[in-house]
Amino acid sequence: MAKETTSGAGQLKELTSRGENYSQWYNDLVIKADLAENSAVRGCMVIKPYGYAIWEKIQRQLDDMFKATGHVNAYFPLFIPKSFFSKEASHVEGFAKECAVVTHYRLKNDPDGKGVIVDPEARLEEELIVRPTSETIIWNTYKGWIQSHRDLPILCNQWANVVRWEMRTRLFLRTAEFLWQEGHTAHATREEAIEETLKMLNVYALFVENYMAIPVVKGVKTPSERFAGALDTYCIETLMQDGKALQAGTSHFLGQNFARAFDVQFLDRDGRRDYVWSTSWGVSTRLMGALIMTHSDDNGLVLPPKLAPYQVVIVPIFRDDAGLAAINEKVEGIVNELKASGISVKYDNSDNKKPGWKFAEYELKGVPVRLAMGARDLENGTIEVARRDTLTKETVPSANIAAHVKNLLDDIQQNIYRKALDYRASYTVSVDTYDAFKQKIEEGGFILAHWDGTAETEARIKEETKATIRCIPLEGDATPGQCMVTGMPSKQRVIFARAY
RNA sequence: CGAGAUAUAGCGCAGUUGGUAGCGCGCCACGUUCGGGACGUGGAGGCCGGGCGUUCGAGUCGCCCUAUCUCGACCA
Repeated sequence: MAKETTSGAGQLKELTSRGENYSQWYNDLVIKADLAENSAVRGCMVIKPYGYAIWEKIQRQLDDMFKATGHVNAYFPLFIPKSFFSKEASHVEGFAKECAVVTHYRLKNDPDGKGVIVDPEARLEEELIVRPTSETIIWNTYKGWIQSHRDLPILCNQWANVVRWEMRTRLFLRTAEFLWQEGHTAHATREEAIEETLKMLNVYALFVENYMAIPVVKGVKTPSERFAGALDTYCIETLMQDGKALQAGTSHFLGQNFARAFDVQFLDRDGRRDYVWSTSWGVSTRLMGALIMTHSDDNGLVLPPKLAPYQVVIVPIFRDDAGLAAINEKVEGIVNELKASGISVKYDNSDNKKPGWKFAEYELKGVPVRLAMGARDLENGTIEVARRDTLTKETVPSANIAAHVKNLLDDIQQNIYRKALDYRASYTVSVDTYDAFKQKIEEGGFILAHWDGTAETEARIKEETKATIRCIPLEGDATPGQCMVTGMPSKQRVIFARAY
């Protein structure tokens, strides 16, 4: 990493040479692009307005897609009584090690006169767990909602924060507290629940590919990678620019596990009692990490037009107030024209930064299209158009600029997806021997290989190479073969990678 | 939770054998500039992470905290 920070340009140079230390590069980018910063609380993150604006766009779009598939929003408590956790054995085992626990409900002045202390008199009879996920509190609630098959299905989603006390955190990718949505559905039949699980997996895949411009692999987790309490965990897996995999979303088929644990039964059409079938699915602010690590380049962030807080920034180039006034007047019309076409635009005519500084700044922030207008353009009836994804510039007539920009935004959206897809293709290989695997895993990327289906082999590979099975892909080549490690039969190739 | 490192202005850093605090960026004012992170002049900004000790004297030496970062362990 370049260390000198003697000028603005020096700061930007720090973002180059990603290969050396990708984590550092990522961290710097998140902070410099004004997305988020570390907070005073260990492991927790402050999402800054620019970063939050992107998250809001993600939220809004996903929420629309949930509504379109028949879901409604609700909200459940932050605190979960400890006893709820002991009701589903594998669930508690999965989360016990990372739970924040509330033991008291009152502070008082320190008798020694130094600040406040926890009032020992105010101990809770039963400790409350800050939710790491909400299955238990929700199923405890659903019990009261469900008596008959006529009460089903329940298709609820909640937008919430959860806390998982991670030892080691990283902005957006793993924080002690994070924002997410969690859908929790209840169904009368196994088939319907499985259908729901896959439906939401597809919603996630569509969103991530079409809006975030990140290609995904849809798959199912191996038993050892399953969500605690699930019968099947489906996922979308993405590949980052440093060759590591990132799980971008999950959809769980929970069977009747939580219904049994919380005794949620219903009377079916034939008057028989049965336990309810359930699913849960979620994506989190981790998607922001995926967005950053998929598209960014040495000049900073690259945002897909569909999620950019502003899709276009306009930079005036002027010498004096009169020059700026003339440009302001012209640009006002352009801003209105763009807005009328549904394009979000920021006009930065501040006079305390020079054009070059603004160019660099908005590139760092990933604004998809930049327009620059100076005296020369005013005279010629032109405007300079620069695109973030290719860093190319052209000068075009300023008349009908909205139509031009609209096409450009579509093009950028597609182009960055294609770029990411090409990148993934170039880092996806098939191997047939364990030796070849060990060699390839060092280069990063997805490795398609045969596996005998046993947890032992999976654990051995993880132990020896730090690679995990990201998923068993749902689509693509399903030819049987022989496990690369043991030579035992394999149903199909699975995807290995080192992961976040 | 282990191992290493760091903590000095808003940010990034320097600070020699202990002698009372400095640079760059940013910020404020004025002027010249303005098509890829401009420059000059002047200015504001500090309990040197916290505590205890050694000393005539501590940013600097010692011990104890605390926080952060990197690497492990753990992990949606």
